[in-house]
Amino acid sequence: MSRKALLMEMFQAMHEALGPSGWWPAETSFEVCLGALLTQNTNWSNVEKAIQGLKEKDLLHPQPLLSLPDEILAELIRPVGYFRVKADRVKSFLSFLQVEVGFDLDLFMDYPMVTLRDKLLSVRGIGPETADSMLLYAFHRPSFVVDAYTARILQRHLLIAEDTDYHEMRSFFMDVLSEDVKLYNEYHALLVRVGKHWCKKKKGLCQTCPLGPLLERTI
DNA sequence: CACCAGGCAAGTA
DNA sequence: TACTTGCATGGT
Repeated sequence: MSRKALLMEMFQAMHEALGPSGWWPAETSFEVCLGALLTQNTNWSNVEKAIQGLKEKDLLHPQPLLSLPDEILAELIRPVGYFRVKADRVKSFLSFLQVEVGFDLDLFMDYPMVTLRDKLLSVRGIGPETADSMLLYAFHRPSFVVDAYTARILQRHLLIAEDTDYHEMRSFFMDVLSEDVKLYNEYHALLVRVGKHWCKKKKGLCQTCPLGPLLERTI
């Protein structure tokens, strides 16, 4: 079976088992970007607390956030963990927004995908996964997102080597799948959801994993 | 109690 | 270049 056929069957199996994901859970593209920064190596439920707190204070906008002193911003996002580091990263991103588009995120819609990706990656605190999350879920570009669950699932099923880096994994999907924003959106979301329930770090437990029967490999 | 969560950058040799 | 380490709250 071709890699494309395999990846499409994996998608279908996950989608049939779990249904649509409805990602990214946010009201604005800015909220998506902020969430992408705050959820780095952090449980999403912690991020929800912080976002909700900001929302109640009507601070979920770039300009007001940039005006906040660093310590205040850090306290506001305390629930996400790494709050001092992340406050700094949020500020870096906000400064980038000011300089690049004058806080008007709609202007990014005119940027070529690769151009925008490179600019995002140049911001302190935005690595490949965060950049691709913003591209896909905030700016609706066909940029496949790879995360720890993606790597774990591919590795457990022996589809890639253990030392495969981010770019290689991204290409593993993008080289064969069509540039389809809706497909990439749902595919990544499903991988995360499957990973959370069936592909834990220490134990495999894949007895009932939707991918188990398809890949005939359960570790 | 230990372990993990939708990473990234800086430091070291 | 190739490993380490720091960052930190909240849930299981």
